[in-house]
Formats: sequence, structure tokens, C-alpha cells
Amino acid sequence: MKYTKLQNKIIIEDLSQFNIKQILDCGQIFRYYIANDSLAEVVSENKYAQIITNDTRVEILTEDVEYFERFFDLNRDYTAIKNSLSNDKFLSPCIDFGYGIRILNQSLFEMIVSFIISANNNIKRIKNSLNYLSKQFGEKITTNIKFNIVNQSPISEQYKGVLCYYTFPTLQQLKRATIDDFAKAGLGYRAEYLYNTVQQLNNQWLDSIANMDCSQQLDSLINLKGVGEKVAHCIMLFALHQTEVFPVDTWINKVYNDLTNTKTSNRKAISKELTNRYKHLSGYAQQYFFYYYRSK
DNA sequence: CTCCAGGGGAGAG
DNA sequence: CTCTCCCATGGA
Repeated sequence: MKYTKLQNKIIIEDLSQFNIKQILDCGQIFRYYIANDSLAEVVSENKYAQIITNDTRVEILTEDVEYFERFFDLNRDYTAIKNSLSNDKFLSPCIDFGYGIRILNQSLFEMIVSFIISANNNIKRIKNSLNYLSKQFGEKITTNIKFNIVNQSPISEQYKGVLCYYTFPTLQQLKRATIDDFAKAGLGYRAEYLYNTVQQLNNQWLDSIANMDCSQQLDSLINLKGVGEKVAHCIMLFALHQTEVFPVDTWINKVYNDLTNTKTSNRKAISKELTNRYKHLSGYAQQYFFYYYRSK
């Protein structure tokens, strides 16, 4: 995809491969806010960006252009991916609907925390919990360039007309949290899972995951408390761009039963079958399905 | 009141 | 290995 990098801005004029609402609402990220049709904002780790959309172009406003170039996966050709998948009769309408979806490259630690919290939870509460943890254990950053002030934003504030935001906690910062702190964040019974995992994690282990193959990554992640197959798949897909996995949640389970006229609840078997069907493009297919059926 | 939310752990078989 | 039941919490 063609795009232009400037000092504090990335300009995208090919709107057939980038739709910010679709990218943010397809279930891969929780720390964002869509203010209106033309303005959205995102926090990832300690970085912040605003995405401004109009009829002919998208502008990504940020203090770290290189970070968000990778974050939004801008170097990948999504037209080729969509073409490969569009022969599938189940997927074709989903791709037409979510034509501008891209799979983000997010932080491994942030995805581990986020998807442990996501288990048997709803998206609104997941977002609230993650923003709460960022406020309690992250760092408040005052921006140095001119951003738009976003009223009622859950992820940014203004101080004397300057925009501020809270970073996602680092591993070291979150190690200071107690089980009770996590309970106050609204995690319920997941508080203990997250506490155990955070205490167990170290940076060397996190770095080692990237060099493993797909099955090794799955085995390693599943050993963490609160991480089962579905959560591990999400972590692998959204942090490691491991697209040969098919996360099966309640929505995908419903979609599968709907399309195949079955009523199974064996998510592991569903995942295996769908991965066999979509191969190395499974992760993309999953996102098109999820966005399409969840939007209806 | 019950049911559900981007499921996983623990125990039983 | 697979199957079942339970898990905190808040909104519908």
C-alpha cells in the first residue's frame, strides 16, 4: 500500500485498504476511542496517535511515525490477502463489508494482559479495566505536538489545552499491583490469574517467544495462568502476527453453527477445522468473520 | 428473576 | 485425553 511519511504524520490515500473504524472495531484492540466519523485515537504501550479521516485520505497524527507505520501493518498488501480469500463463499460478503481491516502489530505483554482479562467478559468492561490499570499503574504523558482535544475520551485528557494520555503499564510497573488492585479494576476471578502471570513473567521470556515457531508459541503461552487456547491464539495473532491460528470465541462459535447448521460447542475442534480451511490466512479470515457478524 | 459477555481452571472419568 | 461445572461482575 502506498503512503507518505512526514515528520509527525502518515498520509494514506488508498482508502480501499485502510478503514480506521473497521480496524479498531474488529476486536483486536481495546485502548481506543472513535470520537466521530472523522476522528479516532489510539494508545499502544507508551505511544499515542490520532487518526483523521475524510473523503479522500487518512492522516495518522503521531510523535512516532515509525512506530505506527509498523503498528498499522502498513507495509503489507491487504489487496492480495483479500483476493486469496474472496473465493470462499462464506467469507466473500464479510470481506466486502470489512474491506479496510488490517491486523495490528501490538505489544506482546499488552496483549497477554488484555486477553487474560477478556475471558468470559464483555468488551465494554474489558476496555474500562484496561484504562483503569493504565491510569493506576501506567505513566501520564503530556504530548509535544498539536493534537485535537477529544471531549469525553476514555483514553485522553486535556490540561491547559494540551493533550495528555496514560501509557499502558510496563511489566515492571504492573508487578507492583496486588490481587486486590486487580479486583478493584473489575477483573473478578481473573484478578488472581493475572497476578500469577505478571509475577511469573520476565522480559527475557517475553523476548524469547518471538523466535519460536507456531506450536512452541502456543505451548509456552498456554502455560500462563488465565491463558487457554483461544486467548493464546489472540495473543499470537495480534502481537506476533501469527496468522496460522483461528481464535474461536462465542461469536465465531455461533457463526460456525449458523453457517454449517450445527450446534457444537467444541471450540478446539472448530478452530482446527477452520485453520485447516484457511491455512496461513486463518487469522485474517477470523477478523473478517468477527467484524461482519458482530456488526449485525 | 435469569442470561450473557472475545474462556479457563480444576476435578472426574 | 475429553467432559462438566464453577468462576466475579454488571448490564440487558
